[in-house]
Amino acid sequence: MTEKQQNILNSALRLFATEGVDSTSTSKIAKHAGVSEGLIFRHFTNKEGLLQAILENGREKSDAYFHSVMQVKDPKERLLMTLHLPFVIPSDEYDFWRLFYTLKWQRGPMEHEGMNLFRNSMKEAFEELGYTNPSAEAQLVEALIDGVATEVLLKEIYPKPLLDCILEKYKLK
Amino acid sequence: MTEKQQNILNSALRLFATEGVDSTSTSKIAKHAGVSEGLIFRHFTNKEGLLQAILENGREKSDAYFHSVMQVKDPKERLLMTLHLPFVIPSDEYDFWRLFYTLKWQRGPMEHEGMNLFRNSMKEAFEELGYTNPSAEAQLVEALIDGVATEVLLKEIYPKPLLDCILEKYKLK
DNA sequence: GTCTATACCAGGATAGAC
DNA sequence: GTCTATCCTGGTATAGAC
Repeated sequence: MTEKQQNILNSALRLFATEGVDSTSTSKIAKHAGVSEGLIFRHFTNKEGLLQAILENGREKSDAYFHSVMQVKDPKERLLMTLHLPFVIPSDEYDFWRLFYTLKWQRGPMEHEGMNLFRNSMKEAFEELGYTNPSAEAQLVEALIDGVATEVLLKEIYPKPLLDCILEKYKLK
Repeated sequence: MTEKQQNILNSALRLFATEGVDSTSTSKIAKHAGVSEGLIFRHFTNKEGLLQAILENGREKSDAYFHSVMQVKDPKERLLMTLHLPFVIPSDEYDFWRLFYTLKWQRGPMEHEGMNLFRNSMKEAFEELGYTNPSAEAQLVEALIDGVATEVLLKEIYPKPLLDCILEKYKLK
């Protein structure tokens, strides 16, 4: 992976995330990356290939997240960490997550294996905690995380009070 | 508003919502609507004008929603209706809401006055109900609604159990 | 109000030199 | 690995006839 190759990846992610994949032209990416347009195609075959390379990158990072949460054995602790997720997104990953959420609406669910494992581990946590409907609870947590992550990624928010409200709902406070 | 004009609006909404604004060409819209391409520009000036017409339409409908909820005086009842919102989206408005959420990520917040009023009415409900931090609670409800609406719009879900979980968190069950 | 024809440009992609 | 030059398609938009 040369420096220019990395530049292309970075620029494309930034532009895809902020302006959308379809309205970002390859020439714009090239200019932003300080690179010739042709180079993009040399390295990534086509625009779709570039997008896939970016997604592959991000998937690895996000799986690391999920993995670290799933390793926690205590269900209460695991739920707690899960609810924290939207608030601990590293700011240098904001672009990726913006892109991720955008694509959900255009290219279907963006599912990958790591996410299914995670979903299941949430369900198990609720089972162990004796909740009445663990799988609905897991679905709710997922929706909640997505909603809160959206607020975090798109608006200025004050994390502390919001987090407090959430934890109180799950009697973790 | 002639029939063909309406056809254009319907087709554009469907295509914008499912494939994205930028990757939907005017010629595709024209074919889908059974109309000449030129007609689109006669009626809506340009593609952006077409999009705006669609959004204006949807805004009116959604404001009707919000308005009906805000009229409810009892705070508990109002909160209850609010939490129901994602589950009572008429299926013929799914396209609009899909488009709405997509655009949030590309063109900023999609805010309009009706939404601010609504936000405030939620905050007031939590005040009246004696919650510690009403404005954070309102923000949480908004995130929750968005997250749940996303599930409803993008996945198959079983509304009943999910709703039960939510109501239980707010002691409405 | 509506269609056909067409202008014009921008975007994705390739070829070939260095 | 990288750049320059270029091709070609298809997208937005306009003009003019009916």
